Amino acid sequence: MPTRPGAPAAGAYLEGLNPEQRDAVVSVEGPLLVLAGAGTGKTRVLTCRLAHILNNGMAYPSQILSVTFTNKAAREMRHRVSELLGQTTEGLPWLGTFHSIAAKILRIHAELVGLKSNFTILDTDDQIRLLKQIIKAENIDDKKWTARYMASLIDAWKNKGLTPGKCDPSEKYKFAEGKGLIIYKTYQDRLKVLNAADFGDLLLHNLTIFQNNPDVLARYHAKFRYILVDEYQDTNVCQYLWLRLLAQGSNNVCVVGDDDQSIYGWRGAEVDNILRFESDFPGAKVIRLERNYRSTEHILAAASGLISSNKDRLGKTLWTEDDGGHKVSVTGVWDAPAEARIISTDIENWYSKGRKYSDVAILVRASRQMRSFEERFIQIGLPYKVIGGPRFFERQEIRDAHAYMRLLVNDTDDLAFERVVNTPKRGIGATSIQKLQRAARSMGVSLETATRELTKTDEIRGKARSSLRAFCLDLDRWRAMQGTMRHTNLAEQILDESGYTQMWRDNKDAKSAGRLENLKELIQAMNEFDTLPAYLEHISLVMDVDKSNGVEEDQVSLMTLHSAKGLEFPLVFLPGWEEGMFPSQKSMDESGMAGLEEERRLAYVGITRAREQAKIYFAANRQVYGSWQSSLPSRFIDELPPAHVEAASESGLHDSGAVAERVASSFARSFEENKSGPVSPGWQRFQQNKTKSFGRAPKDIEGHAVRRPAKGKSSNYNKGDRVFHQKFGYGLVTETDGTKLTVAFEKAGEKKVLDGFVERA
DNA sequence: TTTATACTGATTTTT
DNA sequence: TCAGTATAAA
Repeated sequence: MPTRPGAPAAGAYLEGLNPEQRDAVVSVEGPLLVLAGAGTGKTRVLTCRLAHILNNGMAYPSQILSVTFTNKAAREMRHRVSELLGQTTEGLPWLGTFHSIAAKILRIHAELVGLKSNFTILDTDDQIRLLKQIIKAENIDDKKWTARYMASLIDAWKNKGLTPGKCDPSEKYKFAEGKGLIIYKTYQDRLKVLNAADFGDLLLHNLTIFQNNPDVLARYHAKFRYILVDEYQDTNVCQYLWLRLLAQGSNNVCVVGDDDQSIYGWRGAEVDNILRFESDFPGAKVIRLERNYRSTEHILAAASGLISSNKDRLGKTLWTEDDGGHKVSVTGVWDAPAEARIISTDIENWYSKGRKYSDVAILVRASRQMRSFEERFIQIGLPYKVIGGPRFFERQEIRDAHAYMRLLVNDTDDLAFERVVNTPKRGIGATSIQKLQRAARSMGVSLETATRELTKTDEIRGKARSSLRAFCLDLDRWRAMQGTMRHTNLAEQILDESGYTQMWRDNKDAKSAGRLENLKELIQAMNEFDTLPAYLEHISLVMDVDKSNGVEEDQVSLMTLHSAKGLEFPLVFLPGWEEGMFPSQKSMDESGMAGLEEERRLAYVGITRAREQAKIYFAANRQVYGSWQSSLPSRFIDELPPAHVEAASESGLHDSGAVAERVASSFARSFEENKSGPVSPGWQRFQQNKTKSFGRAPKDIEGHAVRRPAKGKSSNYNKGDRVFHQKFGYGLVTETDGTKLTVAFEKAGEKKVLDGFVERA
């Protein structure tokens, strides 16, 4: 039995765990489902469990399979386990993301699915390029059946664990003029020829290998004594099948997750996997972690109340010893700029009380909502950072640079060849490329080889021919230099000699300087690897870059609700809670009730990010794709338990109606604000705060109810009343529903508005 | 082959 | 609104 020198006394990591957590840590034999609600110490349990197994010598590090979804989670787990055990987790070779572990297994058995062990992993960009070619070749209307759409179809098939041979043949009539399956098949064939796999293939090929080769599967059965899975509610069918096959060995499979936080259905996650766990793994033990260590009672109660509207749940009751605290607040505002103004003022308040900007997060449903916040923050100089969004390795210049390196390492990487052969512009156009492709196909060789052959003939003439020749000579030269110099230097040289850096230097676009910076950063990143191939393998699976280099800056975080999962902040702002926006109309149109429930889980995730305070906002008007739309408060607001919610205006506090109605009165202040001059109150306030010492800021500086609006209650308007609206002008009331009016505006057409926003005309 | 202009159509995101 | 792409002209 392996005992680690320097490890803490056996069981020390069990200290400070509550009974359920401890149970989850020590119940290592047999299938176990740990239902871990938000903030119940899920990661702690996972890492302690790992430590427990290792420390008691129940398995060697190499006998434990632990899977996560993101590299971040994997890193975190590795880090925390090594902290628990003291310095000794160089091992744990099978701790990683689904994809990285699947890739590792696939490299060992690649030939069983017709690949070589050095296959390349395609990113989405390559995938789309490849599909474009195939769609064009099949003569399908590429406007109706875009490469992007076909890619999502193929992805969906792969997520379900379906190879082309296993797809329901009747489905093929639905897609791409009956050629959907043909495209999938052709695409897979092309990948095989290219010796490449896309992300979906990594898992799917594993599945094929395990299913067709019982001896291989048996090896892994013998190998993995314990299996741990994080975020089980996010697994798709393919991942589920993969896990089930592997778990047949030891049967010691522990999955941790929270059905209430399943928010990735749109990319193939099946909540059903977690709902069905007990029947899938007979004899499974279920442990609920319900004690929450994060949020106050009000926040927890509000979130629990909301999520209880969902039907398909395993059900948990979160509780906390941290009673009281602030109620969840709901505020109505005029429009997005007002929302940003009010929230930024609130953040300044927070800061002026001696709290930090980094305590604060703003969580939006869609990234386009971030705009008004960014504009506002820049205007008043409030420090913020956007989390998520376009990633470093997905930027054009980085992908181009990678393509050069990929081609260098592997002369059969046709996709890389296509990408860089005319980048920068070398006068090699679509027609030349087409000739090359035809030749390559007929000769059964790579594009580069075909190019070398074809430039010997008169098939391609003039500038294209000389450029292609020069390009091949460049490649030869660079390849010869490999091994004589460090790969980072070589990369720099390639980027220079190819004219790639010059291309951006000549480009006058404002972003060009940043691109050159990024290329420098890329060289930095490469420096952490010893060889070019090692670097390339790493980045194909790890698309994120650990940005935690340097000092922690005090900044407000701005991100989508999706990227907030797993994080927590003392103060959380949740703007944009309007019907259509959140819950998203598109989600409901596409997936109906299931879509709505997922949106509700998203709301649940949002609220439970907050430790001390959660503040919800809804705007009465929102600009959608350029035109103004009136909007109604989200149904989620009405679903919040009133006892734990306060309307953020004095006048509405003691009303007994629905939350949305109680908030109606707070419209007034944003209404007034909307008319205030170019120098906003928030700005003035910011100036004051910068110079003065921070006292309690007068509450009405934000333009608090100078004038009282038409009050909440039931509607004061009747059918046929003529009304005036700030944005839509004059109109006639055609219907009333409580405080919601349907008004036929003379210019803007029929709209639904809350009566607080109109006045009698 | 490259560049300028018209058009379209639009969540959420990891690997 | 606005970005990303398809088409036309140079």
